[in-house]
Amino acid sequence: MFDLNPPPVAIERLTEQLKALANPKRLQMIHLLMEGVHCNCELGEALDMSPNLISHHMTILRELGLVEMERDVVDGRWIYFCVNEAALEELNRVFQLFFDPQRIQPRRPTCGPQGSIVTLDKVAIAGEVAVTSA
Amino acid sequence: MFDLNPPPVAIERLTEQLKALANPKRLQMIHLLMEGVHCNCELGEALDMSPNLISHHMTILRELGLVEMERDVVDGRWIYFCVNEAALEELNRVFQLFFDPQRIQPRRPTCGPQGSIVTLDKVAIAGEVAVTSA
DNA sequence: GATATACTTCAAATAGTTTTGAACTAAATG
DNA sequence: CATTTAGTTCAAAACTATTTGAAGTATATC
Repeated sequence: MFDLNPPPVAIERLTEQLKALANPKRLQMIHLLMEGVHCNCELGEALDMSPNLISHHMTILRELGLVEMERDVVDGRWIYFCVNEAALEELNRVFQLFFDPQRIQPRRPTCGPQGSIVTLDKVAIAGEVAVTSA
Repeated sequence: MFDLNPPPVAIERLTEQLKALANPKRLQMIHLLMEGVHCNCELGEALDMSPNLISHHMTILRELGLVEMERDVVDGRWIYFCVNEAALEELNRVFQLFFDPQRIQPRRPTCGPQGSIVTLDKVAIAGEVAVTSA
């Protein structure tokens, strides 16, 4: 059997997005950035992580497009991270499209007793089963 | 620095949910189940995977509460999988709570030149502290 | 221009996930 | 009751992600 209705979003892309989010440290980082701009050292202090680890996780979130970074204009050693609002909105849209509870359809399997309904004198197709054995 | 506003959802729980979803095979399975009940063998045929692998991924989704299974009443060898609509709704609610773009706040870092604003004669941005040097 | 600061990149070690193949269980059928 | 069918569980192999520690870059300060 193959799938008649294709998924409403690209599965591979959604997988990459979910993978990038599926980490407690990165979720905490996102939470902090949603409360406003943070630099590497602030994140490190808040989450008790070394600066290279912050860098690593920020790279993953930046590759996703969800986080952006910017050098300080006055002192270029400092780098500030913030969430990209448009990317966050896109993430919500894609997630809701795929996981929309309204997509749930009634269906009867095409194999097993449910699929090959024979040798039973009563059968109902619509949504539910009605079986009265001989 | 510590975090004043706690996250609107439990980070550890959300991580577990996202981890369970962050896999292309499982997303395809969820998609198929949203189109209606499937048995192990249908999923295996549709996704070109061996039955033990289907079992494994279904266990992960069932532990999440997102998928439920049920034995055939007529022939107990057959097992049907379907998505739990309430769990899907809960998932959407939690996701939207955490990733809500409206949570994004304006904020100035507490360290770096942005944090200790001195030597600049113009300051003050929406909702933030203005510090003018001596 | 040497040194310090803020952050990044790299390589290796550790930890976790996914796949594979075989053994197992539960239920039906002859 | 032996065999077949549908699916699960287990253990090891293959793969991927995370953390660690050291080295490297870019920028600023002395």
